[in-house]
Amino acid sequence: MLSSYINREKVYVEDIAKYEGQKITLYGWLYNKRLKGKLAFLLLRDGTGIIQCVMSVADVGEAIFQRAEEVTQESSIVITGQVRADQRAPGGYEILAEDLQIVHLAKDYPITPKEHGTTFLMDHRHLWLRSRKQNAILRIRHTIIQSIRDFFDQQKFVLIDAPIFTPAACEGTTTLFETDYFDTKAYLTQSGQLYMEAAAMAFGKVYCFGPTFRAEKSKTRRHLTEFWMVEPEVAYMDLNGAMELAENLVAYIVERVLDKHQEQFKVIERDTSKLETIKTPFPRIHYDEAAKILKEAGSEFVYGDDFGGGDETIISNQFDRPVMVHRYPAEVKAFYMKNDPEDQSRALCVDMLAPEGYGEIIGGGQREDDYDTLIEKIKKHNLPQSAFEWYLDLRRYGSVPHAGFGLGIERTVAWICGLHHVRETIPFPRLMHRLYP
RNA sequence: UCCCGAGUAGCUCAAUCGGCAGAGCGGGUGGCUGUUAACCACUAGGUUGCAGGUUCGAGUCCUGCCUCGGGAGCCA
Repeated sequence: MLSSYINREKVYVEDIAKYEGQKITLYGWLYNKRLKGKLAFLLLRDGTGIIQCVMSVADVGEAIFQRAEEVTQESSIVITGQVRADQRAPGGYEILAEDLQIVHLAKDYPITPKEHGTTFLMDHRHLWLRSRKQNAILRIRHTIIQSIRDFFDQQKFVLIDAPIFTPAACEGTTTLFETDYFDTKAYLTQSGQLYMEAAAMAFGKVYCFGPTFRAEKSKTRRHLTEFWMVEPEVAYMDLNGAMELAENLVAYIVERVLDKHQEQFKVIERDTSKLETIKTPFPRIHYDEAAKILKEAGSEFVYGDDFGGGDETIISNQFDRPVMVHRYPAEVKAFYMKNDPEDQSRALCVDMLAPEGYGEIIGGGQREDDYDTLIEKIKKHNLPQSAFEWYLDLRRYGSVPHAGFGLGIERTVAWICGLHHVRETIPFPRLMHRLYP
């Protein structure tokens, strides 16, 4: 019975307005139902939307109506009927049902239309994905990823995939996941950056897009142990170029999402007026200016340190769009950052802080391109030079000024969707205390 | 790793001073032709996270452990 329709072109709920007055068949699941004697209201969900199907016993007869009485939440169903506009229907359209097929009867679906706690929902993440709100968030995530790819592709960047297994750390080793790689140790990547530098020397403008892993024992709303990052890297580009690229990227993402997802923003109750202001240019402030803002706000921030989560919120609250803080003290930044020739104590780096307290969404800067200086920095950071010989080759053979950055997808989604926690921005989050489902 | 907080029905939560373990949702049965997380009536459903201790009596107090949540540091 199923094989007769399983591969056929289907009508989806998101396109329902096009079929007004026509008889159609919808394939999906029962989201919820309300029975009222000889009248049944069935909410059918098909992944693209939810639509109310009205069934009257007088129209379909006792046998079919009995299926409506029996069908349970999240049972898979096929409904045939006429599309009509009706003010009383949520969404403005409904189906006047003529037939209902139950493909599979679900028994005791655990997630009810009432409220649930975080732990319970996270344990049922594989089912929670079916909910209206999670559907909206992950559709917005999809568009964010799509617009990132479009942004770079349109500017003729080449997508170069970075490896997941890496031989050594590019920053601290305490945050690496160690794996057994035959008779040696390998680590899950925490950044594709060093490989992108190699690729930039080969292709000019490149980016990678993939998962990264950090074994930080962090339990905050901004941390995942597995998260996705896009990392562009450009040869013959300096810090200013990186900042321009970063602000153009973020403004483009916001524009695309606002254009496409008004309906999803309504579902997740996101006030989009705070996104309408996100236009270039973004403010650029020196680390010293940021420090001054914190001092005036009475923060316990110590000059010379990196900013804490609360400090980032204080700084970002001064602006109605993301703010870029540049030239941090070189000491708090990674070995590959180039020092500012005008002030050797500063790194040519930039962090972009999202508005509304969402914190750092971008970190990047200009890379050290001088061979001798880089060697010194590797020594100063107590890193094994042997592991970086291939990286040093990039400074031996045609070194040029180059820059790039990394944008964290989940934090960007959390900010754009106005979510409290990054765990809802990825289909199956990996957290310090969660590896299931 | 450190600092807080919470574990009671399938789920969300109550239970006053230490004194009969309860409600809503979900499940079951019946009713209802315009419901909007439908509603109404009835009904089943419990090793109060685990192990000890105090007490006439512990969901409640004490000790240890486990799990989860919030935050810090670190980061995207």
